Amino acid sequence: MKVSPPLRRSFYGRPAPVVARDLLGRLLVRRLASGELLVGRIVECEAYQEDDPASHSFGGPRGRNLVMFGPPGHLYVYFTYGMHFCMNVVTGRPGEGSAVLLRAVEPLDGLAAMRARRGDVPDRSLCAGPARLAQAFQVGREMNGLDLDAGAGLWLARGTSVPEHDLGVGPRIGIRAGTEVPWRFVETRSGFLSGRVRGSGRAERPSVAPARPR
DNA sequence: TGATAGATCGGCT
DNA sequence: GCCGATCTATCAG
Repeated sequence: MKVSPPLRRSFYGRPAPVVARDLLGRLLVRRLASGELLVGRIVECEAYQEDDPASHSFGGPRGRNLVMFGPPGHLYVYFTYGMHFCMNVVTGRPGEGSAVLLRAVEPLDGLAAMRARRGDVPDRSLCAGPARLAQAFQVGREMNGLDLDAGAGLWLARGTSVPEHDLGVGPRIGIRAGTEVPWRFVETRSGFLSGRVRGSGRAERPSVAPARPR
């Protein structure tokens, strides 16, 4: 599969919600040590900022969140629930403490290698959820702080844009505080989203972007 | 289909 | 100690 070059650093140097919306449709690319290429199209992500009680950066730089306060375009990987890794892309200006959590991609290439890690699950469950995605793409603690523009085995590429009428926005998942801001972005028609499956067998979807005030 | 518990460990009070 | 930007298996209805 032909893959376009990494997005430039200026892409990441914008507010997290702006980057998050723009990330939909982009390609997440991983080159394994074996040379094998894993590719997924981003269909779901969430923005986090420092003045945000749900964010790891809330309260300022310390401990594990240091990468979030570094330059944009780097990877922030955290470990949670004793067994899972999740990956974020650092956004904004250095010192700002904002990032975008990658929550789901539509697997496009390297599915066999993903299954080797994830088990024999259907395509729709391969990369649907932040921890599933990290497992499928073989991203762990050792990739925390990685420069996405350094050809270091993981980067983002142009992909195909998601038009406004396919854009869904809603509250972020798995948090207590901070559910009032609509900073979860999804491609509504995608069959590869995370979240519980509802009665009709479709993935749960947030509403479309809030209409402007009348 | 929905609810619940278990896994398992780092960060924080 | 407790809880977490989670996932999976299992149980009840």
